[in-house]
Amino acid sequence: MSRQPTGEDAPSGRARPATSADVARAAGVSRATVSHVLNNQVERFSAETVERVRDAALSLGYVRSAAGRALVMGRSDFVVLVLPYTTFTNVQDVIEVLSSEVEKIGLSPVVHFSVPRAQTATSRRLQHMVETLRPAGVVDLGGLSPHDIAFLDEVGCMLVNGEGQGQQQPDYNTAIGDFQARHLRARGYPTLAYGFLSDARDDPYGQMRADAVAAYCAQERLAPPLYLRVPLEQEGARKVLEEALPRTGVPLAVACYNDLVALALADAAKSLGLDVPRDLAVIGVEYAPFGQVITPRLTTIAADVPVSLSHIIQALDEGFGGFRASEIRVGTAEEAFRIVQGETT
Amino acid sequence: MSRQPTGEDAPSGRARPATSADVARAAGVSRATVSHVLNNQVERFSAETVERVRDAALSLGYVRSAAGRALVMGRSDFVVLVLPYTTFTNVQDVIEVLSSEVEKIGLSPVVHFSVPRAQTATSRRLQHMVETLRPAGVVDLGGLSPHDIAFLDEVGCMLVNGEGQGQQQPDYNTAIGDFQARHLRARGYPTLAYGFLSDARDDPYGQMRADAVAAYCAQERLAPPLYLRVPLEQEGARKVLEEALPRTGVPLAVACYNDLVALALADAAKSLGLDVPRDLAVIGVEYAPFGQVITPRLTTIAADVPVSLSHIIQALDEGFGGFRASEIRVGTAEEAFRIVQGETT
DNA sequence: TTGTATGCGTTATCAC
DNA sequence: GTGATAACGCATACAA
Repeated sequence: MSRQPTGEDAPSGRARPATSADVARAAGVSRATVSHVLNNQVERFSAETVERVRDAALSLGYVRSAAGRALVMGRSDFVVLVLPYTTFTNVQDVIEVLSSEVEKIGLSPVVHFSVPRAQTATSRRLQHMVETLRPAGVVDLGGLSPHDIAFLDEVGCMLVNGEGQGQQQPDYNTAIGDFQARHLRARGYPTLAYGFLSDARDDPYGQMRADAVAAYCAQERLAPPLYLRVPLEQEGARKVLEEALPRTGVPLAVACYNDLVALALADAAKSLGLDVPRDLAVIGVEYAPFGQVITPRLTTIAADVPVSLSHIIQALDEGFGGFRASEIRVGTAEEAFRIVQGETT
Repeated sequence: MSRQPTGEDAPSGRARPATSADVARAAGVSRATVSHVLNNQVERFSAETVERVRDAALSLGYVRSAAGRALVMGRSDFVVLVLPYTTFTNVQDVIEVLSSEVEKIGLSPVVHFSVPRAQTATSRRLQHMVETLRPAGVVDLGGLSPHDIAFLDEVGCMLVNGEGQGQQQPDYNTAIGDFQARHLRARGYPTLAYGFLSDARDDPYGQMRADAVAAYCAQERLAPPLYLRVPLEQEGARKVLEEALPRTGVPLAVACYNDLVALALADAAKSLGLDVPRDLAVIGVEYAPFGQVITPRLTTIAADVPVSLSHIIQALDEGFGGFRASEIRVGTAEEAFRIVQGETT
């Protein structure tokens, strides 16, 4: 009886947060009852009791202690969202969408960024996070190394990555490369190339997309695409293009890893006296704002964030109860991505 | 005695994590001793005991349970980093630097993004996070509303925002505006303007920087800067510029909120037949990659991430022990930012 | 220098 | 239908 819950009626601070015991007292029931009611196991209680408990909880501003709960459950209600370093403009939208999904299943999202430049440090950090937070699950958006994944398995932490059970997961990266190649071909370009970031550490998806472009070329009996490794500075980009052109001739059409690569190549082309899109065509991925405020405007691929995440959302739901299984449909690549026609193709 | 710590010697998974009791048993001491040693209260123990405990902990892979610890301490070892929606390219660097600082004080960083488009949802999420995680502190990088801040105070959660105690905090936004204005003046432009994002929700710092530009103009007895609200699409940007020019004449020099605004204006100028930088000069802020792979290359302001965060790092240290106070120096604006001379001024 | 006892807030089990 | 009680893993005041 040493500390009152709402004791010194609030000089605007420091009040000890209400506990389930406080709620129990206020509602005139036991702590066990409070626990049951607040976990929605209401079937066996009188409607009146349920309401009294809920009212009391509400008016006391009671919030279940994650600590107490985690202690007794063995794991917390948190879900870690692991994001790759890749700096796509809409990371925040991705986070937003996934966060709200996590909340729908009654869990709490927590964000974690991978830092490929310091792989071991990142792994250590994630490891520490998992060990101390003991999250209900980890959602992988591409930042996890095989080592990390093995670790999660070892400690028995659930991994959600959209490669879940049944449903073949849509391979969006392949779809993206394929879309780019098809678009360039449809615009009449006979010779394709793929533009990587020169720094592979920043380019987690590039190879898959390039493979898709290569596959398309093979299928269409076109020459296999030349691979360009484009540095993000003018002179380097120009040099790469300068060396490529004699081997491909013009017009050359480049499917680029992202809008930045596309921009660098377009600029390099202009500095070499080439015309875009006549001599060099580029298509990016991202629909970054900068690509839409330049001349020529970038042709690119835009993602519908919620749809492109639907396989993860589905895996998430499957992993935790699957209550919403029926409402969730995994979007096709056609629904998830669309070509934004600019002036560079 | 029902469950062995390393019981069924690892069929590669599911082993119950070691507890302090396991460590105590292995080291032949009591749980209290383990607790003390592992919290670095080693003064009162024999070197041999300390070592035995540490060895045991290490070989068992023991990790303090955040749950148990948080339960008894009243708060967890987590620190929430609250980031504004602003999509500066180097958010991830910022996160990286602050994360490692947080770790140096022995706490664990967790990231939270504000979403101004859904202010109430964001606040609710942060609120929930604070209530359930009961973090040791919250670091505000500009995403918190006054309402959020009041809430933190109410629940007695420590707020770190660099506006801490002594040390006047460097007003970096004012410095940035000032730098831009000085630079433009030094390059010989007589007429200045300020380029906002047209969508103010995405522009948390704009007003402070514009004020700095205005102050500089006043001080230098220049005409007060015209305010441009630049939409991020070509036609809108062109219109804004088109309407501004008759009121300012050429050459006009615009200090921009970020590189994107600068790019949009430069492109608009070209589409109006103006020469950059002769008729229109722009300077951005961010040193975004895209600004360096276009022609003309953007003049901009680059931040030294660690230095520009030094006031927060200091506040962090002050808030939690202050063990490193002597090593930490808050950087001046001159150290934190530098002009990157491109071809647009 | 070390051990004992207690409490933190929650949930599960079982008795009523 | 409801309540008492025993864990969960840790930190700490206090006893030895």
